[in-house]
Amino acid sequence: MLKAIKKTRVYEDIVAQLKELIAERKVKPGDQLPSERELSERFQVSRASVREAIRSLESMGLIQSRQGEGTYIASSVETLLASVAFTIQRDPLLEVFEARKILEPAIAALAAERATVAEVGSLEAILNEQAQQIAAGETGVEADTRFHSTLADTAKNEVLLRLNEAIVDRLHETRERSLQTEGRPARSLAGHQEILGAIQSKDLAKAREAMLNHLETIEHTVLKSPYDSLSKEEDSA
Amino acid sequence: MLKAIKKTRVYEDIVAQLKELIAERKVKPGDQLPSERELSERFQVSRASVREAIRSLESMGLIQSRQGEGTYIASSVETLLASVAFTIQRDPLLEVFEARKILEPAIAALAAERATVAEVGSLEAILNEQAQQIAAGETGVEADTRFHSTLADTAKNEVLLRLNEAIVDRLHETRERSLQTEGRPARSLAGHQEILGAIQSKDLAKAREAMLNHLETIEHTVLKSPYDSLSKEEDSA
DNA sequence: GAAAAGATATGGTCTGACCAACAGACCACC
DNA sequence: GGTGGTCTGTTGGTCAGACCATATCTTTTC
Repeated sequence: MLKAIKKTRVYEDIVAQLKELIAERKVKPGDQLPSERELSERFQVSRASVREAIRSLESMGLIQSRQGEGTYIASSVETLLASVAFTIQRDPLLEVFEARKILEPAIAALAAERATVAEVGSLEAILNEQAQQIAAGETGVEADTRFHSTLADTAKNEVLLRLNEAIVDRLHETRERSLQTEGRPARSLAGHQEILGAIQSKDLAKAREAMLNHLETIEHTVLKSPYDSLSKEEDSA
Repeated sequence: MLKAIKKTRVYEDIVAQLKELIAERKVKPGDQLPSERELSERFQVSRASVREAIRSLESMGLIQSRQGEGTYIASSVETLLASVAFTIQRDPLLEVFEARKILEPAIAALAAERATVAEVGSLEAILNEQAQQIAAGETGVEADTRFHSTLADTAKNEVLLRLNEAIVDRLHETRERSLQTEGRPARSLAGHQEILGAIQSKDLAKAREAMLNHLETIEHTVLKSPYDSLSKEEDSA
């Protein structure tokens, strides 16, 4: 396996080095950093690059600079958190599912409470499409995605909608992979139909539960299958 | 009361303007920003300042620049969260509370499950501070905020943490106003103590419920009091 | 038509200059 | 003793202009 050529930008290198100093507690909160001029001399780079590094660290909340005074390690909780986040990294996918299992059942319940006739119709149409695609041997991933997002619309809470978007956006890949498992598309459709049924009968609790089940089935499928392509950079999305 | 003089740095101004463009969706994920040279001309500032702004936005995950190509709006979660934050300030508070009542109880439950001894200690310390501030006649708003965010840390789910941040960040004003109601600070503290108690005894259900109660009390207070000062620009914070 | 060579635009970096603000030393005055 | 000026050196803030590295499009060449 060949490693991708990493072209580090100068400022990134500086950020990394300073970050490490902070994470390792070589410099403590409240400490003053060397002046920009001195840093640029020590690192043998221009002051502009040093400043870009400082801007970056500053917007991460790690340091803070004051004109005429100097640049200081932030005294706040941020530095602690940063160093923690630096070392501990849990499985991101698990976290995403955990978050989904909190948001989406609630959304489903709200949707059950607030769905208009027209919206129920849309959801039905989407499921019909999904059924057709599956019958044609496709995964139906597009309809799948639409079902979830339409549901979020139906909950009629813009804030929740956006939060959900933020999560789901990350999951294109996952979704696709999940649906490629044998028999998965059909089960996904079944899950959706159960949710829609609960919505039609305005049964909040059932909608919530159906969604939770649906997500847990997906989670199970996804986390079981080997996932090689997940740890690569997500910029490709 | 005299206000501290605020000195805006050039790059901060640029960051603010670009951030707004992104938040308002005037530029969409994937879009290309004008070149650094063009931006520096349009803003009438040096290219160095533009670059510092870009570095800042980049480390927030909002944009991404590639040599020889250009600078692009990132398609990442952060962009969406930025627009969440933007949405929130103009959406009915009701929606925000609805979202909070979904997220935070879940966070409290997770925190109850996962809190380490040290984290419980931190939470205790925060509540002590809050108690002292209240005893001194202050609102204790700062400790209040810290309690909620530390709790989110304790839940040990970065995704949830971010989602919560996106909501809570814009609620300083609301929080402050809520706490200015007679007797409110003390009740808020009591709510926090109950939550912490549930966490100490690792009682998930109780933690969830205590948080829900806490939020409902706040919601009640906030929505009852007249809120005139909510729609003004938030830069003053 | 395809490959090679060039032109152009973009981000990345550097230099050296000047401005603005702060801290500390010093002084002058009451 | 304390108050307020003033000076000075250090530090961050900003700028203009130059050059490098790379990606993309255009033109040339075969």
